[in-house]
Amino acid sequence: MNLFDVFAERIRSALGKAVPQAASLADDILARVVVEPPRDPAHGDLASNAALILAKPLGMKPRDIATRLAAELAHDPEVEAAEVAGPGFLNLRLAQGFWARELGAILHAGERYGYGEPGSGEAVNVEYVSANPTGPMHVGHCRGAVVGDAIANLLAAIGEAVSREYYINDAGAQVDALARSVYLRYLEALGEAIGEIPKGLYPGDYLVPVGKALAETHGAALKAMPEEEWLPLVRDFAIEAMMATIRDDLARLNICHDVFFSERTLTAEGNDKVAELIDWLEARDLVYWGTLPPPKGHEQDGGEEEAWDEREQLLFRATEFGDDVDRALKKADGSYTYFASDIAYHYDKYRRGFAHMIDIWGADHGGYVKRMRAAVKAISEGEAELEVQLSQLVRLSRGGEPVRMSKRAGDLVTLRDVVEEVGRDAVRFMMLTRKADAPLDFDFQAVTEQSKDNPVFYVQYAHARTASVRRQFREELPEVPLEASLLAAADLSRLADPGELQLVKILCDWPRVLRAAALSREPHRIAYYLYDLANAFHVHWNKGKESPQLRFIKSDDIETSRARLALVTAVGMVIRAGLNVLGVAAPEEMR
RNA sequence: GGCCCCGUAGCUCAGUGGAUAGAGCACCGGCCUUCUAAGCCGAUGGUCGCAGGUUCGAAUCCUGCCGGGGUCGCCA
Repeated sequence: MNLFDVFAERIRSALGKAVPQAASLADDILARVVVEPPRDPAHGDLASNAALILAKPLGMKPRDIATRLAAELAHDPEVEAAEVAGPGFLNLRLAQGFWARELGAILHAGERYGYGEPGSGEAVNVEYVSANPTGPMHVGHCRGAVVGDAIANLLAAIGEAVSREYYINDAGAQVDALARSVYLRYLEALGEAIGEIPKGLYPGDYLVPVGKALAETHGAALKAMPEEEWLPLVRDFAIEAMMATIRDDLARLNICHDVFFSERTLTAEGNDKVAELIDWLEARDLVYWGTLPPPKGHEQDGGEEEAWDEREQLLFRATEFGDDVDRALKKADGSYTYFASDIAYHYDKYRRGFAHMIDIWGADHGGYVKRMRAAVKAISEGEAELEVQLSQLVRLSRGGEPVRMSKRAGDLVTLRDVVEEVGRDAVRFMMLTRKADAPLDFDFQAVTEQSKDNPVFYVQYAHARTASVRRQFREELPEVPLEASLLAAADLSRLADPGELQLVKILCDWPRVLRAAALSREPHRIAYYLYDLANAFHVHWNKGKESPQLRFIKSDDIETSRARLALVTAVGMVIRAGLNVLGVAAPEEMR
């Protein structure tokens, strides 16, 4: 429990003594009582809204409640002063030594500080990336990949049992197109002139080596076969090759999934899980044959619009679960829609024990959210929940000039290009500096800049500086041990400078920030927190230029130096913890 | 037209029920021959898109509107 929750609890128990009739209050009202760090430091160390929340249910004036609470809390040995302010805020100023004790506790907790008990949470399945296996990953995939990975890290950090999953779309028409494209490259590798790659196929050069490899494995054997024979062979080979590329791309971003789930396994011969699913739905009267109304826009001023074919098809009753229309499960040719397989896939996840699923999709799939959530509700009979996080576009630029991405193959900026140019850390951090549902600007030049204006650098540099201080201690005061647990025993009350106390307070906020970021699935909060912490550290460091007595090492005062080393160590630890959640390295030095 | 997201300082964005709405950049002013390199300190700057509503209290929640983006049958 973090210190804010601890004090919220103390306020609730003080309430019982201060206002006896509060015993009858409902839990959900008491739950709204929170303790937070006040925005204005003049308001003390902690602020609570308790009196404002409880005024109405208790039929009392907020300031009266606050005054009674203040009188009660004044007895708390850790509270130096309790004041009523504004409309009825309760502001607490904590006793001398409180922050020193908190810092000691942080150092004792060590690398686990702020983290939840592993396994204390529920099982969560996070599905992200799931790029089609038809080519290498491009920048468009990048943000969703990083956001998904960071969300998975966040949930794991607060103790949930996270499974990271990738759904391979290896069943549709597009993998047949891939196979045909690779077949052409295969013929090319055998010395045939193939001319231009026909429309509808994949023209990218990245398939050339796949064609060559195919030629090496099979020689000219495939040439003699009819398409229905070579196609499955080539398809498997191509998918395998593309997935190898994609896994490699992901590894460059430090992303590693636990499960790669193949769409094709859902419709394997003799084990058609989609058919089973449809039977299951049918048994519950959740599918029917019917026609859908044409969408708006089609019925208006005809002319250029394509005609609306009214067709009877197999529909899922999505509207019973909150969707706007019922959704098709089979195409005109009788094959399953993507949606049908996707339901079967989520059904499989549910049966594997995940009542909580999170999918990370590109914003262009936003229109798909309602039907999938509806489907998950249906297949779990209301027991499971699907949460969808959409990630918006990234606008690329270089030195302020937009980077154009034409549709022509070869012009695509691949993920690999980006990582090679700017580095994994910069890519990951920058992708997490905005709320996922807002578009993001990514400037190749700006993110590699080594200056204060680049947040990645700024935060990493702060960490490197903590490491640098520790190296200097080893040289100058070798008798001082560097282990966090031993530093906790230093006389931390010697940390009295406002800059030092400010740092301790920010460190105390870490568990709260981590938890809030995890619960709201907003990794960008971690990036902002780290920026603030790094900023406070750099500011304090700079003060040492003007005021040498504030420097961390005072060779004539070992006890104070130890206390400061303890602080620096804790700052480094928390920055590292935050960067770990973002999947960004915490370097010991910047070169 | 339906649905989803966005609208906060000149620019890029934090802030989702609390006190006087914050940061970076840009601009302006000062400092910096340092031993802690990748500068420092400060000032200016806002009708939180608009209008209602809920609330003791709204940038935050609800309704409507305006503006921008995405998406909209059997594609994946």
